[in-house]
Amino acid sequence: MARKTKEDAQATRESVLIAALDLFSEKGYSRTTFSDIAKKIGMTRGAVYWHFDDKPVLLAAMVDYFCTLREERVEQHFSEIHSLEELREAFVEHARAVAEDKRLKKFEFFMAFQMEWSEELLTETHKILDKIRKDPFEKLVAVLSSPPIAGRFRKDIDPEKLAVTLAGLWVGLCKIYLGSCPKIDLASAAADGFDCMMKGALKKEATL
Amino acid sequence: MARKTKEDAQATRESVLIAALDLFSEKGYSRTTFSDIAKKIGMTRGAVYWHFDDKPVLLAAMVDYFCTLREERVEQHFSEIHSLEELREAFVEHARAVAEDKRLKKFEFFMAFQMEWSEELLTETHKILDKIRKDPFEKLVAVLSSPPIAGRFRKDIDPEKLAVTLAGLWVGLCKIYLGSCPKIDLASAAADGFDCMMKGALKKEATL
DNA sequence: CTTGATATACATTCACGGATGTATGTATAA
DNA sequence: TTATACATACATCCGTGAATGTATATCAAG
Repeated sequence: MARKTKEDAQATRESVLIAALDLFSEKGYSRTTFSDIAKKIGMTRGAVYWHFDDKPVLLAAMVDYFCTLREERVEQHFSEIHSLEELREAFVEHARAVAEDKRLKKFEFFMAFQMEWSEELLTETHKILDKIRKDPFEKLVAVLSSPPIAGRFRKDIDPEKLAVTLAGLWVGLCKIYLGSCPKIDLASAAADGFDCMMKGALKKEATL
Repeated sequence: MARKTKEDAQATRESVLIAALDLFSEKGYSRTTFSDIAKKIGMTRGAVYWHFDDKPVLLAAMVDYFCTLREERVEQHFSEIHSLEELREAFVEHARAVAEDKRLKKFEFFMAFQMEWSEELLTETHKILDKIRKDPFEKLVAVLSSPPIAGRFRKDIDPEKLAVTLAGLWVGLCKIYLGSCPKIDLASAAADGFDCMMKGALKKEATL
């Protein structure tokens, strides 16, 4: 076998990234080898090495790939939020996405349970990770601080603190769901949690 | 050098477990070797192998060791809860423990970020992990269902759902704190989150 | 209370597989 | 013709685990 077209090469590059996610999420990052990945896509290690210099580089590429995939699938819901109802819908929709999209679920599972985030390894992936953690949080703070939403909260509610609580709820529910102990329905758990929390933050006379 | 007394041997066994936690939480489980651990406590691999047959066995022993340490430090607070105020205090106290006890913090960090929980490895550690996840949750459900506490909730509040929300909040805040992005004070974030959530669950006329 | 046998708590050594990375070969697209 | 997209082959290293060595604590017999 020999040289393919540019499109073919791009396709095998993607198939490597997808196979990497599959194997990483099953066996863990450290225990999957280039040989495993190559076998999975019916090629040899040489092919994988041609596309990615080493494992940290492959990891960074893979995280980047699925992060943009997630942005396309999820982040859009958070871009234009002008009411609490829209925020709630975005929150629940995000939950639905993680629960329904198998690729996304695998990716989240990998990030939560199948990776050892030691310092050295992060050099490649650090910028990406910083971005995907800080950006959504700052967006959330901005949304909760916006007049049409902040105006409905009790006076003693600090938007930043509320954002931490909401982010915590999201991260925790996601982790519990992925670990599946106790077994929960992520979307409805997210909805319940959101409602409960917002009722605690709203003015007494207000309703959700 | 040669044979030590039983007390000495027990001490080195413990020093192995502690060194293991240190190295695991720094470099990750997969990248620390028996040789690393031995070096750290000034011994050879032989010593470590004498106490623990292999790495999965060492892992299980280490998890068990620090789980009981955590139970002694934390779980007691959850054993006798009869009011919402006591539940809140236990919740916040748990947060304080993770934030202040360096060993506990390291252990939680390791469990959250420095371990790949693949199936094979879990055979040794599974029973322990099942226990430390299910037990606290069921306790929480029981507490939230007990008349003196459940009686203060609105009628539409399901104790089990509320328990999921609270557990999610805890797990998420803990993870955000350990990942330190955004940087938060765990104890106060836990208090804020708890209050906000409970205000949403309480009857309108009730106060916390 | 001593003494010898044995189990213990390690240190040292060795053999092995397996993962990595690189060098080289090769057929084809460009 | 040349750069590309792989396959193949090779050298190296590193962690593992077992085998062996060894000095001493422990304990039972005398």
